[in-house]
Amino acid sequence: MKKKAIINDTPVCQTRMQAISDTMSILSGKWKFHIIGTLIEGNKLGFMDLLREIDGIGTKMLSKELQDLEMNHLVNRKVMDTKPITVQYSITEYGATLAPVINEIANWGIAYRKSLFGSNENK
Amino acid sequence: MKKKAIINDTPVCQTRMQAISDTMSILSGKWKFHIIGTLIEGNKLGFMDLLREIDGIGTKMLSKELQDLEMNHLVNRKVMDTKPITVQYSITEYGATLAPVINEIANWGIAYRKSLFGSNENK
DNA sequence: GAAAGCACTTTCCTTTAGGAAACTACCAAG
DNA sequence: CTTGGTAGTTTCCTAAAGGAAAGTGCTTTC
Repeated sequence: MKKKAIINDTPVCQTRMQAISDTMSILSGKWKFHIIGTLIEGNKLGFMDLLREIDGIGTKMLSKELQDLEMNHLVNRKVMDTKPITVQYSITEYGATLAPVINEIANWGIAYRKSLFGSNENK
Repeated sequence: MKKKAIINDTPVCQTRMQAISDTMSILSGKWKFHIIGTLIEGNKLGFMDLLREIDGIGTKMLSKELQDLEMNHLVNRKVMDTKPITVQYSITEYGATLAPVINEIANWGIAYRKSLFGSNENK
């Protein structure tokens, strides 16, 4: 009898797998978490503000990632009619629900780093 | 006066940003979450088991990702001296601490999908 | 002794991600 | 009328990610 059956192929697992893929495709890339995290901290930031806040990002990436996040309704973009035109980026109500996810990820990273120092693993 | 200062450049934020980068570099790629999730569910799986469990992954990727995870002490690899040689992959104690992270990500993904159906956003 | 299962590795290829630099366009201050 | 700030877009390039297929080596079953 060939092993072709799949063990953890329950509907629950399938849904979870799908959900993980969904989340990670929305938050993929080097910068999305940083952008969202920054917007959760300081609400209402301009393009150049974000460029300064997020160390290392360039204009192309910032622009592209903001568009992605806006399309997925995680970030609001509001053009202000100020003297020199400004744009206000802010997190949406829905985007703010990512806070627990980001917290878990950040906390795990902090704990992981500590665990490396705890063992003789750091090098 | 030039704007050169950075607002969210507090030590706390820097640490969090660092931690997020750490976590995401360890868990980067298309498959790591799926592998870890699968190993948390069904502990002790062989290479071919994982290949069957994780829909779409190929041998090259599975092999490479398992090596990465092993290097980071999230997964154990144990060669059994059975008749046809088998290998048992299992999650480490430390790898298991990723469960809350994965749960948050999965739950957010599920909620996100629901929110798309709730609005007139689905297309 | 051929087929098939286990556990991979290697090669070759395409796609995607991401960065640097230049450019557009508009406005204000000096 | 030049500098500097706003908010981007476009082009060009490299590096990394990832998939398909074939190959390796060993063992057991038919």
